[in-house]
Amino acid sequence: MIGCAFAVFVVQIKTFSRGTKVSEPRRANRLPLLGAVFWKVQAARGKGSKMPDDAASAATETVKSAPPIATIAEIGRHEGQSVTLRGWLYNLRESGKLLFPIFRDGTGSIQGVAHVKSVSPEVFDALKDLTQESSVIVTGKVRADKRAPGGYELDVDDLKVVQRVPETQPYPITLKEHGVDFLQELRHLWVRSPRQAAILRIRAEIMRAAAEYFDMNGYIRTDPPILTPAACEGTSTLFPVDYFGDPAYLTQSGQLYVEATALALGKVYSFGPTFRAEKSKTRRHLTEFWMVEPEVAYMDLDGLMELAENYISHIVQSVLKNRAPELQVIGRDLAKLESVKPPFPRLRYDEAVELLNQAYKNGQLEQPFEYGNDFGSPDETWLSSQYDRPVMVHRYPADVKAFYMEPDPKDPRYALCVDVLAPEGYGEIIGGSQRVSSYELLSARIDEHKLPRQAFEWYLDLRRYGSVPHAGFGMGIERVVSWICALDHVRETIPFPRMLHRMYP
RNA sequence: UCCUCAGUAGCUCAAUGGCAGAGCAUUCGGCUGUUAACCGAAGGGUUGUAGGUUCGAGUCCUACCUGAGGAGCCA
Repeated sequence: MIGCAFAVFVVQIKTFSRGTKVSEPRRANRLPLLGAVFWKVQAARGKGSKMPDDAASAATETVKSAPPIATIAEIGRHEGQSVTLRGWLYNLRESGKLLFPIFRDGTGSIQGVAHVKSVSPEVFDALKDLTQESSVIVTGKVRADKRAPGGYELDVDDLKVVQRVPETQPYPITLKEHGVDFLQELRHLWVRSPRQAAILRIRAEIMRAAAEYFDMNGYIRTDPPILTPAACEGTSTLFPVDYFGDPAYLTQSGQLYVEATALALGKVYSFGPTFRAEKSKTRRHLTEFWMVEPEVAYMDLDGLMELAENYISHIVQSVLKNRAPELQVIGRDLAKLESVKPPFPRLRYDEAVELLNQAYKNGQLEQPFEYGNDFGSPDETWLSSQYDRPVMVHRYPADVKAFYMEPDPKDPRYALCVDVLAPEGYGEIIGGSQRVSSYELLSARIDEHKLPRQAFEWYLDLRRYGSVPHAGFGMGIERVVSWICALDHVRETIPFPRMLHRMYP
């Protein structure tokens, strides 16, 4: 079927093999994207490229003896051998008859070296003519070199240009500094930058370790719905959607649902996107973010705090173990992560307030803290910067906390809740609590908060039928990534951030 | 929603109310080890928008638009 070509990634290829007859490289801007010569790029990863039968015979011959496809991250395994790299041109430096193209392939970058006498004139000219971010398939010999940042260089001997970026519309992100607005408009390209790519790799490791901990410890993943029928804490921070004519909302927390599955399965967690229509413009806020929410039947506040410190420690240690090169790329101070091990310091709310008041007296805080309030951002920042690992603040006044939190039996003015504050001023990364288990109390709380009772009947059922003490927390992935990577803003922690007044790209 | 700051070349930024500038990017030339390479040259502008003050406005005034940082709220 001829028309099926659209289903395959088809690009124009120009080959410049030694001895292959080619014309001068033409300006890509004068060529249609799908030009006269086609070649399907569908080579199997690590198994060598498979050329289609209708490819040029000269190219097919090249492939028969083609060096194995390698990734830059594992280039060291091929020292002294010829390999094929598939990637993009990151930068090109030249010095007379010497060319120094830097290639990246998603796993890392490596400098190529090509002397006018060491490659064919066609390859030399094509290389010299390359523009930033042009996609290329390059072959060459791997050579250890002390001058190279990664330890290896590639002596180029052949080059296939998959797509050449036209100089009339050069790649917009240069190696120089750029402004925040400019980079955010180009987020789809910005993710190619070494620093952004490293952050996304660390994010992936954080998410992997976050799920791994629960999977290894007997938790069952039960993801709650993203479309929800009613608000749990007022509608002002919810995104409404039209659900076949009825109002519905994007979830702002799966907590109530994981409480239900916890009473079914014992230990559960959810992991998914969460939406909050808060009109916040700060370095800690996104309107769409990812949250992990464990919920455990028969767990109390002490058990929850123990879980939180073990959990965070596991994630941090996993990143240190599996993403050390990326942490180096972004210049993270490893010592500050290595100290993140249990136990974490624990402070009662009252103790934290005392510390804050002392700090205000010493002039370390500008505003006095008013007892009974929730902590403000400067308060959290100061508190968390006092420790070398996350600090857990527990037993807040019940009045400032959510309706579903269990009061402390020793003093019901306090709630059995805990906030975990990340160090270095990163603030709250976890909020959790023991949940109200009494039907009578929960029912009264729902009325006190003037919540629509009908919408909470199913939630009350959990207290009607075999209610038990249970506890859980929510951890915001982006804030954890922001802290572990020591970023200035959460917008760099997620591939495509959604923020107040920003939906593009 | 409120407070503060910013908007000048593709990008990052200069310019006492008096001729619109630099670096990077792009193009052309040079350089046999460059590390955001370097050296030389060229092209590139409705100074966010609308109005006002002035002999004269990028600069001063008013309104609006866009963005950034923060507050409140939160993970």
